Amino acid sequence: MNSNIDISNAELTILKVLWESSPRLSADIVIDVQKTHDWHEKTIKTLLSRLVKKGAVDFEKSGRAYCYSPRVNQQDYQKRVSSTLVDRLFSGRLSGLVSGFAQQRDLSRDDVESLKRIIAEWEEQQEQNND
Amino acid sequence: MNSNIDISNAELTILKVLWESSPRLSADIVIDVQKTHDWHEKTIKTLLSRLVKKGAVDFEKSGRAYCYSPRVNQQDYQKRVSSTLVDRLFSGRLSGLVSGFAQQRDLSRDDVESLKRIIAEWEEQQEQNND
DNA sequence: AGTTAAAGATTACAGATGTAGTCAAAAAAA
DNA sequence: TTTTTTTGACTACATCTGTAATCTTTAACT
Repeated sequence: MNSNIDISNAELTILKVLWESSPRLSADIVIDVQKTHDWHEKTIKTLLSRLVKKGAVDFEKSGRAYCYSPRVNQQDYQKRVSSTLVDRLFSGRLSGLVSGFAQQRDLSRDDVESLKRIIAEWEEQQEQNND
Repeated sequence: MNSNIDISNAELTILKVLWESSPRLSADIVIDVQKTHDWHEKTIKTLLSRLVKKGAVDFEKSGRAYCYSPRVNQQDYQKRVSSTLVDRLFSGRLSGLVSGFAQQRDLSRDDVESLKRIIAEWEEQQEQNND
């Protein structure tokens, strides 16, 4: 039921600005993308078109211009892509990925605090389901 | 200093069997890959050649045949790819990825136990560095 | 020694991707 | 109203990828 759309790297950049705020006119999107990427306006428009063709982005007319919105949900997309990565690179074990970070001393105290909170919440949830 | 080689999906499949055991002759690799993928022998050989050309795999002659070995380290590769993903999708916050799993109730008890152990080890390490 | 079979090298080819340029229509400006 | 600009549509093109087929060399078999 999830939308299994393949989104390329460049396309993802566009989608990300749409996730931040939408709907938006392409001119606006172009400006926003160009804050971080030195891409030609035409390039950005092409990427928008491809996203529309793939069904990842939607638009409605607003005068001569189009007003674009993401059609794929950010959380769903994140989860799908990260699950795929964990499956392919770590045989499905999330801890494999995390321990990679830990071993390279690439875990910050903030990360650890967040992880602890996530675990605590998970355990609460478990108890509730177990009553 | 890490080898920033781009490895495609199909190529990764080949690399994975080399990480399991190497060096190996291509005939052997073909058999192993075909246990999980219905790929033509020629396809697998092509992927091997591309990996060699990219510098991700190395070989030495063994009679008429070549004996292949991975040239990229598995841990390094895993870390590089997962860091890239965390950066692109979660603004660099690993906890963003993990909480995605937690929210979809996709964290197993094993995962949680592993995460706790990773955290405990990380904290021990911290103390040692802080003494 | 001649023939066959197997290995790597080279070639093929369509679809995806990065990165625009050109065209046509319509809106805005002069 | 004529001209210019802006927008989306369509076209372009090299490289990467998936997926082999063909060519060439050399080892192995007869």
